[in-house]
Amino acid sequence: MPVTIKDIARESAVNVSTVSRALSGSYGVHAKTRAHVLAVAARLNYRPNRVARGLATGRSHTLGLIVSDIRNPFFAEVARGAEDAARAGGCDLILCNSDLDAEKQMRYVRSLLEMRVDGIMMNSVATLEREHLHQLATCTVPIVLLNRTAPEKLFSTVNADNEAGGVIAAEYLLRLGHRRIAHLSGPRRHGNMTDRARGFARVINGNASAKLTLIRGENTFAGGYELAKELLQQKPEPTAIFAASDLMAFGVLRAMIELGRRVPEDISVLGFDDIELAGVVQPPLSTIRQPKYELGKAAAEILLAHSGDKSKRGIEHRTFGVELVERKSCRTLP
Amino acid sequence: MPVTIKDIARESAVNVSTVSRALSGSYGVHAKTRAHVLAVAARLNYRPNRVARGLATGRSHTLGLIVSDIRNPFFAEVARGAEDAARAGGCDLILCNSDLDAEKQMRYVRSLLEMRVDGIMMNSVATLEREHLHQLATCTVPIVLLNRTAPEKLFSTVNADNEAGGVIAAEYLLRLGHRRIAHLSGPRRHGNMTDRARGFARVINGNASAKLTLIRGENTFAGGYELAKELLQQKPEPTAIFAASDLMAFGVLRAMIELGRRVPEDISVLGFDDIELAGVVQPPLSTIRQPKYELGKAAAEILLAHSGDKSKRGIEHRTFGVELVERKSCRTLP
DNA sequence: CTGAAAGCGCTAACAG
DNA sequence: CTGTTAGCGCTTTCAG
Repeated sequence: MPVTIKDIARESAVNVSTVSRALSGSYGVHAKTRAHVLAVAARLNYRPNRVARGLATGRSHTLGLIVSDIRNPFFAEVARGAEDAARAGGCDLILCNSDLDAEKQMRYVRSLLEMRVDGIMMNSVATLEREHLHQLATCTVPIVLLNRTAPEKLFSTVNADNEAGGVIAAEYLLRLGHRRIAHLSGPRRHGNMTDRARGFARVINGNASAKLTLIRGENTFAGGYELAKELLQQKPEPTAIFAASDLMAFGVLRAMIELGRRVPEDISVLGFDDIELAGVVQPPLSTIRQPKYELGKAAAEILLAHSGDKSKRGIEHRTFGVELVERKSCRTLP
Repeated sequence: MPVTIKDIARESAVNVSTVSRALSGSYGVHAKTRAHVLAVAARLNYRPNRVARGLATGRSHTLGLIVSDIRNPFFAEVARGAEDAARAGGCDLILCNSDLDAEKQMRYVRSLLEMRVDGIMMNSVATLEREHLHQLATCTVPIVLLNRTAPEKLFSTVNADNEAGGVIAAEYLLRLGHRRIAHLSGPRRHGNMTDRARGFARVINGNASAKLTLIRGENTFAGGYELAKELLQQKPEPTAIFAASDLMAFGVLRAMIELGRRVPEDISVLGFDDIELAGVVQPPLSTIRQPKYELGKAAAEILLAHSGDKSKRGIEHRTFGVELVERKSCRTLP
C-alpha cells in the first residue's frame, strides 16, 4: 500500500491537516515544522493521491481532448499543442478518438464528465444534432470547440481563418496566371472546408476571365485521388488544382503521376494545412499553412483560464491566421 | 452541483447502498426496486462520479501512455491501438509526450502514479539509467515497455521482431540481385534500429559477393537526407539503400532527387515501418511493415489483463512478426 | 500556527 | 434483499 498523508503525520508527530498544509505549500505553517514534514515525506517517498485530492477539491486537473482520429497528422499536431499547454497548466490530457461518430462522441463526453475533467476540447461537432448540442450546453465544465467556424454563443471556439485561406489560395493561383482552376473540396458537413471553398470561389468568380470547377469528395488521400481522376476526364483541363487538404492533395499528386501529368509543369497543385509531409512529397507541396499546434495550445489555454470560475463560464473565440507556403507544386503560367 | 447517489437515494426512498448496488448492476437487489432506482437516476440525469468511485475502489480505470511524440505517425498508430483497446476494457487513456527526455519521462510516470492509473505503457526507455529503471521497478502498477527488445524480467514488453525485419530486408535486396548495399541506421541507443541493423548485417555479410556499408544518423527525415548525401560521396555507389525507418527513407528519396538519381532505376530504396504515407510518396516506398496498431493494442490488453491481480504482477512478452511490403522503390538488377 | 472534525461521492463489509 | 456503518486519502472550516 502506498504511503499516505496519515503515515507521514504519524511519523512526524503532527496532525494530518498540518501535513496537508505543509505539502500543498500554502502558508500558515511554521517553516520548521514544514521542513520537517517535507523531509519525512521525502524519506517515505510519499506520492500524493490525486484521486483523493480531486474528490476533496472538486478539481481533477485533467482535460479531455476528443478528435476524430489521432492518426490524422493534423490532429496529432493539435493534440501535441494541447498536451503541452495542459501540462504547463498542471493538467493531464485524456485522449479520445471519435471517428466522427456522433454517438461515440457523446459517449466520450459523458465519460469525461464522469471523470470530472476540468474541461473538454472537441473538434468535429459538425454532425451533432440539436439534442446533442443541447446536452453539451448543459455541461458543468467548459467546452471549447476546435475548427468550428459557425459563431457559437454557447461554447468557446478556436479555429483557423479558413475563408481567408481560401482567398489567399485563389489570389495566389490567379497571380501565377491560372484561369482554368479547379477546387477539390470535402463533404458539405465539413464546415471548415466549406469555408475554404467559399473564400476561394468568391475570389475566382470575381475574376471575369477565370473559370472555377468545384467538386466534392472525401477528405482523404483516396478522395483526392478519385476526384482528380474524375476531374481530368473533362476538357479543357484545368491548369491548377486547389485541394482542400494536404491529404487530398497527395491523392491528386498520385493521380497526376498515373495520368502522366507532371506537376507543376502540366498542372499546378495547391494544398491546405501544411502537415509535416507536405514538404516531403515530390514535388514538395505548396500549401496554405494553418497553425495546428497553436490551435491545440490555445484551446487548452482557454480551458485552463476558465476552469476556475464556476459562475461565469467565460466564452472566448480565437481565430488564427493562415499563410501561403510556397514550395514547388505550383508554377507561373507564361 | 451534480446529482449524487444520495439525491437519488432520498428521491427513491431507499438507502444509498441499495442505490449503489442497483447502479453497479450487481446482484442482491430486487428487480423492482432496482428498476425504480434506475428510473429515478435517469430522471435526475445522474452521472456517477468516477473520482469518488476510484477512491473507494482503488481502481481509476485509466491507463497511461508515454510516447516520445504523438506527431510521429508511428506513435499515432500505436496510440490509436492502445486507446481502442483501453476503451474496450472500460479504461480511459492519458497521453504523455516525453520527447525522449528521461527526466520528463520520469515526471510523467510520477504524475501517472499520482493519478493512480491502472497501468502504464511506455516506449523509449533506451536512455534510462539504472536509477530510473529501479524506480520503475518499484512501481505499484503494471508497466509495459513498447519497442523494447532487450529481454526484461521486470516489465512486460511488446515489440515487433526487428531483427527478423532486418533479415527480411537483406534477403529481399539480395534476391533482387543487389550486392553493393548500404544501411542507414539510427543512433546506437535506439535498440530497435540496432536490432534491425544486426539482422540485416548478418545476412548481407553472409553473402560472399555482397558488400555492406553501414552508417548512422538521426531517425528523422533530415537524418535520412543527410546520410544519403554523405553516402553518395563515395564510389562505387551502392545500388540499394535500406533505411531504418520510413521517415529516414523519405529523406533518402529527397536526397536522390536532388542528386539527380532516379529511384528505383538508378538506386533502390527500402524503408521500415510502413507508415501511412509510405504508399503516398513518389515512388511508393517498399518497406518492412510492422503492426503498429496491434502493438499499442497488445500493450493495453496486457495491462488490462493484469491490472486486477495485485499480487502476481504477471509479466508477459509479446513479439509481432513483420513483413515485406513491395511497392515501387526497389528494382531487380539485371 | 496547529489540531480536531466534518465531509467529497461512492463502495463494501456486516448485520438484520 | 436492504439498511447501517465505516472508510478510501485529502482538504478545509472552525476552534484552540
